[in-house]
Amino acid sequence: MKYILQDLKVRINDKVYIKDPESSSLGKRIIEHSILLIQESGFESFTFKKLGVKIGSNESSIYRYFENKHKLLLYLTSWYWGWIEYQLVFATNSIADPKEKLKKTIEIITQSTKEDSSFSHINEVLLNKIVINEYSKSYLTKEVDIENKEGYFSIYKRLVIRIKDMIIEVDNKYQYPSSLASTIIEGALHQHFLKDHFQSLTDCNNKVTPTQYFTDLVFNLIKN
Amino acid sequence: MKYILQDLKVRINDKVYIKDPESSSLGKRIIEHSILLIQESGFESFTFKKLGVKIGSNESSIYRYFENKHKLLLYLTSWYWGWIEYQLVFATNSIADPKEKLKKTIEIITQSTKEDSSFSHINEVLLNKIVINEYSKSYLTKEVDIENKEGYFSIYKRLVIRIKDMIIEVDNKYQYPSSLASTIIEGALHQHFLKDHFQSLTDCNNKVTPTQYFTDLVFNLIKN
DNA sequence: TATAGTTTGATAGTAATACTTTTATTTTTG
DNA sequence: CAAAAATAAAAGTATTACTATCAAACTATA
Repeated sequence: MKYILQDLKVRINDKVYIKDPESSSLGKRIIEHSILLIQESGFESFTFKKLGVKIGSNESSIYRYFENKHKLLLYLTSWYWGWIEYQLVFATNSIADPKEKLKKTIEIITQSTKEDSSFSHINEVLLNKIVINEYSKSYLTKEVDIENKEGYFSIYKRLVIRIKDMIIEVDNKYQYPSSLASTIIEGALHQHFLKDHFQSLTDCNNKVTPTQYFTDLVFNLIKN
Repeated sequence: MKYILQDLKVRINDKVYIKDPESSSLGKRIIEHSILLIQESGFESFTFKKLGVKIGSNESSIYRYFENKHKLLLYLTSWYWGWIEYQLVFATNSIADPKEKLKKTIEIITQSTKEDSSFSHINEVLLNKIVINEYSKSYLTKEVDIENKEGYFSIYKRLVIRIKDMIIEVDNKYQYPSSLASTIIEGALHQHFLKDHFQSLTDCNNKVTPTQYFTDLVFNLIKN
């Protein structure tokens, strides 16, 4: 995986950026350090001014890449879901059995990222944490319908639909495949968050993983 | 329900406010119109200045009730969960059968609020929408652990634990009662959101409700 | 290698946000 | 009715979230 993905570029809707950050070294530094800074101090207190100081660059230069920090968050999270999608397709396209395929998919979707792997300037471990803590904020906005129309969430949506299709492959009688697919993705992020901050509200801990919880859940629902 | 709850006061952790908004008419107007304003333009663009204009009062007066808008959101959402808890306890404590009790509970937790009922200055229908759109933002912060220790989320936590206990009552062999309980609450808000903004990611619509989805889910998981 | 084009940096500026402080006025209550 | 408490008005500060301008550096190609 490490090597296969090395030269792949996650394709992101070009409306989320003004200038493609992959196209220059400044752009890459913006991405690299925005991940570090958002993870460190949270999205609310993250500003382009602070990022500029951190990368020894000017605020105004960052504004040439992204309109605002919300768009940058959309970029980062789209990249994350695109990266997850690659992993998923790679790991499952050789699996013929629909059950096994779905099982592997749940594993990839719900596990926490353990190692920083393929892309030099992107720390996937930290990005995974950012997605857990901040992803909801990217769509819980008044602009969600406009931005959805612009295609800002298309990678995420494609991922949910992939899972839905796999659920149907296993059990085409199950009545709520879309809702179940979206529950797995959103719910996994939520269980990871609870594990870190509200231990009394989850059974997940360092022994039990969200993967086990959701695997059990899904295969008990669609075993028929 | 309308009349029974009329004189009940939802008890909220007194650290979220500086002065109890229930204690004065200005306080009540703050609550009433903050709900209208947040629902209207979203939490991000909501400010105490705008609220002051709307209620014909001064920004500085509002600051005497709440430290900042985050605390106000904590107040509103705590109130909402407290109100849901009352409904739940009222509606279920006469039910002896654990399955029926859980079923009723899922109904109350997952349904969308249809009518503005008991409290004169609080519009529960709009508050329900605010919770769907903004609740996550109240805990997805860098301060979550401190605020959790201060007890800002205790009503919500108590609610999740109530549901967990009911799940155990029905099936004490099920391995993930806490995770399932938290999935129901969070997942229901999420399905309502998807229904309004990402129809392709959910099976819920004007015919199928999140209540049906989660009732099916829960009772297929814990039917043993 | 000269030069035009592009990118970045530095500086300054604006409007809004998120408050705090002070003082005056109004309302409540004992 | 007086004292205390609550509210309003106004002004002030620091930060945010940008935009605009211009100069410097770097790069691409003729």
